[in-house]
Order: sequence, then structure tokens, then C-alpha cells
Amino acid sequence: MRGAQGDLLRLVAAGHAESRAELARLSGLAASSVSLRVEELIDSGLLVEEGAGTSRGGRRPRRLRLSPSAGLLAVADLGAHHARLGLLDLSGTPLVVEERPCEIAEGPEATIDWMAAAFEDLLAAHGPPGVPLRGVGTGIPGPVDPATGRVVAPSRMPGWNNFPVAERLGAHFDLPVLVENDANLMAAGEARSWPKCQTLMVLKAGSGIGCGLIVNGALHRGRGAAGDISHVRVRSDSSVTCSCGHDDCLEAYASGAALMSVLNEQGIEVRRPADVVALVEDGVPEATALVRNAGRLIGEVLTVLVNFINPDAIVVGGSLSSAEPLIASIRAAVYERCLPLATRDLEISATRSGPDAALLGAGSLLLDAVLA
Amino acid sequence: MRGAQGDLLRLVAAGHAESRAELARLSGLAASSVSLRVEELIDSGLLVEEGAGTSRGGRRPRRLRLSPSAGLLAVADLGAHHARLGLLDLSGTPLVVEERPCEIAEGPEATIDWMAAAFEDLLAAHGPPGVPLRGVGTGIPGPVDPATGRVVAPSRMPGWNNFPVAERLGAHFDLPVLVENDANLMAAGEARSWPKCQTLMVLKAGSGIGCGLIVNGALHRGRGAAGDISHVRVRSDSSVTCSCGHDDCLEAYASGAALMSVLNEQGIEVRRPADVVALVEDGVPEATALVRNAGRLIGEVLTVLVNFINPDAIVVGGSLSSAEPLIASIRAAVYERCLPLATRDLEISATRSGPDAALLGAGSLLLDAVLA
DNA sequence: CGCCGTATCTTCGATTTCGAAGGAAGTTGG
DNA sequence: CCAACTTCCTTCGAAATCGAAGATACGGCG
Repeated sequence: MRGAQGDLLRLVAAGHAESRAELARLSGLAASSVSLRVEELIDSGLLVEEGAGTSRGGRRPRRLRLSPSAGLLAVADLGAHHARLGLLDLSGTPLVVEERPCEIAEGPEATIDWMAAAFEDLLAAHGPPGVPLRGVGTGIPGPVDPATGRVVAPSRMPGWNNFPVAERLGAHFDLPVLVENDANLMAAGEARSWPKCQTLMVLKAGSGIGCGLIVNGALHRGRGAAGDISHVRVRSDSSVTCSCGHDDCLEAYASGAALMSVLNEQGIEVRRPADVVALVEDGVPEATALVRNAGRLIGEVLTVLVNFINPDAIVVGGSLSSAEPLIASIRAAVYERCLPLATRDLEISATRSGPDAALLGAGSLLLDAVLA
Repeated sequence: MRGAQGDLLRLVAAGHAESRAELARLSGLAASSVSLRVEELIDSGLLVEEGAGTSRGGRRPRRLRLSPSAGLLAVADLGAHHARLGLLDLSGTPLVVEERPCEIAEGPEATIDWMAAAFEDLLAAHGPPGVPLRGVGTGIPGPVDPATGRVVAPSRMPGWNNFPVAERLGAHFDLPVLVENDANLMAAGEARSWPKCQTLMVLKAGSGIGCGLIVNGALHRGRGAAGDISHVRVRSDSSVTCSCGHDDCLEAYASGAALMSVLNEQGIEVRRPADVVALVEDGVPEATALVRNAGRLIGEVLTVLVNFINPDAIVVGGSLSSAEPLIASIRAAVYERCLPLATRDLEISATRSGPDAALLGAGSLLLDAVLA
């Protein structure tokens, strides 16, 4: 999708514009040029006109949408023991989302080939006939070098270090390929649910702790590790050595994995972060106290970042995010210690995009590549 | 300066482009269009052709510069007891820079009116006749709301809270006005000296501690307090209550003011941060130890931010920055504790722009307003 | 209902921008 | 010193874009 037409498609697909007039306002092009381009896009089957929008005091706009047959995106979100997989249309709307078991410990080759097969599977079962696949993407639970699409020094992905994931995935599909850290994808997905927020911190609290950062509406990648907060030193009485070799990392105290190991030591059996949430909801005091403490520690770390970045909102996602005490204690810590100017109008709340945030984010980022 | 021509002027003025060919590459316009626009800009007296640049293996480019008579910017950097004032041409090159005593404690009205008079003074003494003033700007040692140009909750500027600085300054000059936090200006100025770095953290170590953040080549303002690190809690044995009401803020241990008060208590008389630097250079052990400790504390705070932001470089400026042990211990702390991916290729060094960084930054930001 | 104000969208001539081709000015390497 | 290659810049017809004017559609109000 070349140049100006691509820009217009992007605006429609991202949900920023719904009519020719809105496109003209947002793209900076003249209304007449927009009409011409839109005409062409409709003729080529990428856009469709669909009913009328609501009037703003004059003639009602003719609503534009991406054609459902314009294309599909296949996206995945890899976890340690399972993967979420989905098909999206070019506007980022999911056609189908599934969760399947999958062990990343089996190594990158096996995992990626399995993913490619699963994509084919989904396409055969749920892909409307004649609609072409336009891009594939996946989230990875570790740092990804944005330039090369390689995994870099992941802490809990044996055998994946420096593996060219994007290349391997691209070998199955001759299409744009996106490989990105899972917390970053989650942030990109969440960003679409917070259209008024230009700067966003998105915390992923699951077995690990990750964070994605949106600055000026765009994902901030840094060198591929941006958003890392797991290895911040926390104030603590005891001393625990983290897998990274340093003492008292946040991850060693506040991650889902850390909470689970404490609970298991106390004789309370838990297998997944969701079990911890269930215990909290059942009012088990040991679990609640642990989660509160984790929230406080995370909140204290966020304090530094909130003062520095001044985000418009902090969004908490991941499997632990449904534990209300977690968010409450994060909120308390941040509001207590941050500068008033930084917390004024700062919103801290749970995910709006839900468990598919990372898949939606993959769609959003892939779109840029597809319409480049 | 309208549209495309403004873009070209901005590129030349900001130092990004020096020839028609570079303008074409950076602006995205066709080479032929650039030639046309440049021709017009030369005819209207804003650009001048000046000799030839260095060859890149072919014909040498004809070097373009902003005409010295295209306009002037008057800029200032307010400190607690003195102000730096300067006149710049539109390319940001200083014609004259002076430091004059000035007490911000005398209140905003008196200070700003004094500044306006000082600008007129400089113009009369050093302004080439016939060259118009095109904009004025100043840095403020406290948070500034970027939307309104008001000072917001400054910690050491009695009487300034919520004062409309931009409005008052604008009353003297019917021109674009810039009012911005001093560390932010310093970051903007430093950014021009680090053209390869898209993401930059600029630390201002003077009587206070401030930091400015450049993301994707642009200043990140947040809500006006972005870049604040003074009130991060540090790990410490003793307990000191900061002026902000919390305990153990970085500022209370590592700012120039804190170092001075400790030295004075020890019977070593110092009056300005520069005196501390002099003591360090003279090898006074008490001073060196204090500065080392300050660097370590600052470095530990930066650790969190470096992991999170993944900057390309950390630049240390401010009056304490010439103390070599400060930078050395910051470097040590960051390299020791940060993730390898974040410190790989991370540069940590002293200011390249020198003491005028904030003035240069003011010029750089003002230019955008002037050429809008 | 009919008129007015507003917003959306289209038409069409004027303007701007593009891009391929070519001339100008240097470097490199035999 | 000359030929081959690069880079810089301009020329000129083709194509895209603009913007003013007009056509179309809607809400609101007497």
C-alpha cells in the first residue's frame, strides 16, 4: 500500500478516522485529494462505504470501514507453557482467539514451526475463503532486538538466546513479520483503548513482571529491553539473589513466580498465577498479604518512573491484574510518594483490553508494516 | 514561515542539513522541489549560499546557511542568584553570552521585567542593526506547565507558584515566547551535540539535581515535571527529611546544596557548587569522598531509569559536572547494576555543549515556534 | 414546511511536486 | 592525464495535490 493511500488506510484501520472529512482533517491532505484516494481504495476493494455516521450539525458523513476481505493478520502471544493465537482483520478486530498448550522450553525451532502450523490451522478453520493473509506476528516473553527480530539474552527461555525468530517465522510466510516483547505488545494493544493518553505505562504482572512504555502515542523500544523493571533493587530486610546475579531484584519478591513459591513453601499449593488470584478472591489471608506486599514493592518502583516520565495513565494487565488488592496497593504507593504534579490526573487502573491486549497490539504494530 | 519552506529552514537552522541534497534526503521532498524552495528562500534573504562543503565522493555540495540578518533570539537561563543571558542567530549560534547577578527571590514581576530590560540592553549593545528580534525564551529552575507557560509548585522559588511567566514576558515583546524548565532546556541544547543519539538523558548537577529527557530526538515534557529525580528515595543509613516532606530524597544527599552544607559543617567553607569542584581538584579528601558518594547515589537512581528507558547516552552537565569523580562513580554504578542489553553501547559522559547548553536549547526550541 | 446555517463531499482549473534525464563538478584508480 | 564513477544540482514534461466554488444532505427554527 503505497504512500498517501497507506496513510489513509492506516487512519481508518487504527480507528482514528471514519469518514472522508475526518481523514482530511487528520491526514492534512485536501478534502478533494482524500476523496480521490478513497475512491481508488474502494475500487480496489480495500475500503467499503457502510451506512452513515452521526451528524455534527450538517450533512452526515458516509462511514468508511476496511473491507472484511481486505486481509487477515495471524498473531500469537507466547507464554512459558501456552500460547494465545488469533486471527484479526486489518482493523484489528479478532475473528477468533484460542489458547493452546505450548512449551517454549522445547526450543525455538520446534516452537516456531508449531506456531506456523497453528496459524495454518486457524486459517483453514476460521479464515473466510478468498481473504489473503497479510502479515504474521508474535510476542515473546523476553527481550527482542527490534532491528533484527532476534531474541537477546532471555532469562527464562533456554536455547533461545540470539535466535533469529523473525527470520524463521518469515520462512513459513512470505509476508511482513513482527516479533516483539510481550509486554511491549500488550502496551501497544492497550494504547488503542486509551486514545486520550499520549504517554502510557503498561505493567504486565504474571509469572514475571514486565512493562511496556508508550511515549507520544508510539511504542518506545529503546534497545529492545526498554520497559524492564524486573531487576530493580527493592528495599528489603532479607536478601534474595536473583537469577540475574544481583540481590533483591523486584522480580524475586513481587512476580507471580515469587508469590507462588512462597505460598507453596507455606503448604498452600498453587500452580499458576491465576491460582493466587483465586486465593485472594477467596479471602485467604496469606495470599492477600503477599499480593499487597507485591503491589507495594511494584508501586515504589513505579514511583521513580512516574516522577521521571509523567505518564497519563498506568495500566495493569497480566494474569495477576484481576487481584484487586494488587492495584490498590500500587495506587497507594504511587499516590503517596510521587510529586503532586505527576499524580494530578494520573489514572491507575486495570486493563481495558483484557487478556487479548498483546494480540491486539501485535495487530496494531503489524498494520504499520503491512501498509508501509 | 509557511509549510514546506519552514520545514527546510528548520532543517538548516537546526544543523541537520547543510546542502540541497541533504535537505532532499531529510525532508522527503524531491530534489527538484528542494531546489525551487531554496531558490525562493535565498531570494527572500533568509538563506545564503556560502562556499562549498566537503565532497562525499562526487561533486561538492554548495553549503547553505541561515542569513545572519534573518533574525535574532534573546534567551536566558535563570538561576537562584544569577542569570545567563544571550543573543543567538536563527541557527542557534551565540552572538554574545553574559552572566549577570539576579535574585529570583525578589519575585517574578521584578525578575521578568529585569530580564526584559537586560534583553533590550544586549540588543542595543550587540545586535547588528536592522536584524529583527524573532523570539524570546527563558529557563526556570522549577517545573513549568508547558501548556500555559506557568511555574507550577516550585520548591525554591518563593512567590513564583502559578505565576504566568510566559504571559508577563510576552507583554514586553510581541513575539513567540518560550518558558521551560532549565534541565529540559539543557537537554534540548545537549541533544544538538549528540546527533546520533535519539534517546538521551541529561543530568543537571548543580545546587539542585535535575534531569531532562529526549525521546526520539524530541524533548519529553510529560506534565511539566518530567525528568524529576530529586525526590527519589535512596538507600541510606541515616534519615534526612527533605523539603518535599518525604524521607531520604536523593536531593538531600547528592545535590550541590547538600554537599555544601556537609562541608560547611565540617568547617570547610564553600559558597557555590564550583567551590566543591575546586576542592576536589585540589585533592581535598573530604570533598572527593562526598562527591564519590553523591555519584554513587545518583548512579543507583539512574540504574532504574536506564533499564526502563534504554537511552543511547547519559550526559552530565551543571556546575558539578566538571568533577571527574562524580561522573566516574555514576558510570560505575550504572554499568554494575544495569542489564547488559541496556549498557551495551551506552555512553556516559560530561556535557559537550558546556555551560551554555540551556541557552542553546532555548534557541533550538524557540526556532520551532518562530518557524511555525 | 421552507429557509438558514452547517458539515460533507465533488468538480475543475491552477499550482505544486515529482521523477527521469542530463549537465556540472569532484574523486578514484589505472 | 584520462576514463569511470559518484554526488550535486537543474531542467522540463507528467502526475499529484490544492483550494475555491458548488452540489448534496442534514438539523434546527420560526
